Amino acid sequence: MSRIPKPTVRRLAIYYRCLERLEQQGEDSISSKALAQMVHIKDSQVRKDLSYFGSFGRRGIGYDIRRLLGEIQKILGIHKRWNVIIIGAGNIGQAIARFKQIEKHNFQIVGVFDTDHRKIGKQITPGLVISDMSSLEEFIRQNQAEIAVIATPAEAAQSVADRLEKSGIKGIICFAPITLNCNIPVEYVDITVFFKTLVHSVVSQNYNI
Amino acid sequence: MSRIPKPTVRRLAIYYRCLERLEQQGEDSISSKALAQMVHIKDSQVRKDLSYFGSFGRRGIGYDIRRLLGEIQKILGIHKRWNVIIIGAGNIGQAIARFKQIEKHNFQIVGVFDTDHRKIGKQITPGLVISDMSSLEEFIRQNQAEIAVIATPAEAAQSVADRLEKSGIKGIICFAPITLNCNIPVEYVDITVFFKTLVHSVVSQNYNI
DNA sequence: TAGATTGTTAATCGATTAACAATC
DNA sequence: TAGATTGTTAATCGATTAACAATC
Repeated sequence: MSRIPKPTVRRLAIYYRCLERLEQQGEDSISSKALAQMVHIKDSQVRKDLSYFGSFGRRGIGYDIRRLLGEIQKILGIHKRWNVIIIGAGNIGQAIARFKQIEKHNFQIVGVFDTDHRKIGKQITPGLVISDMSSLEEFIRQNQAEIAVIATPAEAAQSVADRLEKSGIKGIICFAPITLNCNIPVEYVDITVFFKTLVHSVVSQNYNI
Repeated sequence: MSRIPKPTVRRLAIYYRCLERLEQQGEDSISSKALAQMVHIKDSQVRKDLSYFGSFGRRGIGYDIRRLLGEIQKILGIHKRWNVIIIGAGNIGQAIARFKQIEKHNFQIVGVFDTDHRKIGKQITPGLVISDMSSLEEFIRQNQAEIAVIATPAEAAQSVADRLEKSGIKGIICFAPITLNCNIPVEYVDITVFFKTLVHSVVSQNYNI
């Protein structure tokens, strides 16, 4: 449908982060040039990114921070609350469940699931207890969960994804090291890939050129 | 120096992941077409990516999995052990410290640091105890740490990065939501950004088109 | 008015893909 | 030999950047 470059969407989330900080610091407007400097890109990139969605600035003046925060919220779809479930209560699943920043950004963790009976029933945070995977489908419907985090081992990930998709989950964040076959949007986060690409930059010293 | 597209490096790490699984399954060769299908890209992309570094396949046959694993190891720089320290023993810092996959991939967590005196001295895993930030520089030298993970709040991240760079750290994985000013390679991992780009795909349904 | 900064177009740059000769 | 598959070139596609008229 809309032809928005993926890098543009990612940068929008990063502008949002900067604008939040600026607002907190009491600023009320900023130029594309200043914003660009904060994230080490060109000012024309900032303006181009925003121009896909409208004209939010004032020539000669810059952008109103409050206004721009609101616009980016609407563009990204983070003006509303999203209910999130986590599949896999291992190391990563539990860390995400406890991660305060996520809730601060309008993503509410409503459930955590695992197959390990020693984990089921354990409280992760006040009001958040690990549930049995067998109750997954029912839980999704009853709690209107829309986003799921897959934090299972790779072997389990595809069958979990199938169940999620079938139950009406609309998007997946996948921490498992595998490419999923499914028809809803997926964001992949393989922590080990970041380590590997980092050391490639280190050994080839090409990060700056 | 070398002109390797960043996406190529990232994909190399992903091919590596597939090849590991295939090797484990007892396979010993694979074509670019089959590998491409596993990660939902074009086969010419796989061949192009590899061709930046050499000719590792056999026409008519495909790629030897063992051989290709070894070549990618050398390209990425993961054939050697890397010593890693973690700054910030909060939620994310501790999860990374406990994350087995990282050690499996030749990254050894040798130290974890925090400024909170209630945390210092606490054992995270057998042999890994939270240290005081004041011992950072000495520790880096004595343990030949080369890679650092910044898992502090955003406000602390820049000054931590400055100290790391000055102490000879060669690359940084930054979980703090901020763009750092520094002269060594940095990989940014902002978990909330993945959630935000995901919901943009969900609301705009443009993920597939 | 002069200076600053946007929004947008056109030019440039870089990455992906198709195509095919080489070769197993 | 026929079929499969690589390595590489050229064509295409998409994203970034420069430039500048519009306008605050």
